[in-house]
Amino acid sequence: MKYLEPYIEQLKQAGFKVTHQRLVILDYLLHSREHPSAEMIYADLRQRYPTISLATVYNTLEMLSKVGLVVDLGAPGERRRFDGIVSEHSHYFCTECGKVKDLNLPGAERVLSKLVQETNLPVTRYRIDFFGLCEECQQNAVEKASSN
Amino acid sequence: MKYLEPYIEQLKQAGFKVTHQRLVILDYLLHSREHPSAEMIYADLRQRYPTISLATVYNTLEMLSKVGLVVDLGAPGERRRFDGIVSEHSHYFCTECGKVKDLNLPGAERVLSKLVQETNLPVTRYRIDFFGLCEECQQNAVEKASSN
DNA sequence: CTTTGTGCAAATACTTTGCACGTAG
DNA sequence: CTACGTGCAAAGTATTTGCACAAAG
Repeated sequence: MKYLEPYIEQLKQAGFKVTHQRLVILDYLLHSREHPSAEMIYADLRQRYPTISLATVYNTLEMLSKVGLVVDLGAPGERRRFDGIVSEHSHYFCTECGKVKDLNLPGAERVLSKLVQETNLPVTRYRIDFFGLCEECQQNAVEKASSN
Repeated sequence: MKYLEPYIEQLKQAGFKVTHQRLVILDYLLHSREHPSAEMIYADLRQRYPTISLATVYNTLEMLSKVGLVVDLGAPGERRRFDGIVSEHSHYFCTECGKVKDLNLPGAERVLSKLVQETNLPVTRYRIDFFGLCEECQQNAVEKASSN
């Protein structure tokens, strides 16, 4: 896990201790494209590290969010979900099954930085989210409609 | 509450019954700029309608969100909060105290509709959110820093 | 060493559900 | 009248906390 070096640096800078658990959770998020919830992370990690506790997962996610190493997606009507990729990208939330998809919209960054200026507020982070049905749920909806 | 007519129509169209409670909750949200949580709505309404139940508030919010008459803001790390103003606008979330501020960014609408097209997905709704400190919390932070 | 983090269990907070009664259509 | 909504209490989930022990710096 050599690649974690820069993250470790950031943790230290922010005054937090670097623990095994924290690195494992961070590593998990950096490799997952599921935008998992705390419970999902816990369920997976427990298999490799049977003594890890759910409370630690929650605490760590809270801490990592504060430092900015992960992002709390705040999906409407859902439990909290997290993303370890903090570089510029948007999300598409399926309003049916709750799946979350990453979107790269090249134009967005430039546009948003202009909008940020308009706000005249100390913006530290922003997000663009889209909502609708994912392909699968759209398919199901069509089938359901035609069977009526 | 004559002004509720169009909303009542929409409820009927969607196949829902128009009850006193639903109208009261909708009216509350349409007049609040607090982006309240279910609990906040309940606490306030209970004073005027002592027999209303929290379950009804939750059920109604769920229903109104589905119909699109209110929006579930999905603030990260927070309980669910709702907005009765569904016309085009963005939000600024204070990462310290959780306050939510409305933002009107004239350029945003045009820009977003272009981005929506890029996604090639059936987008039914989107949002642009900003995060940072509200004026008050920013002030507090400055004072705290200077007292060290 | 000293401070912060962890694991566990227990507590709290948030949201949904089952059921008997009420009311809109 | 009939289906759907409401209120209440109870059950489920989700998340946080207190405390004794462990590990990081």
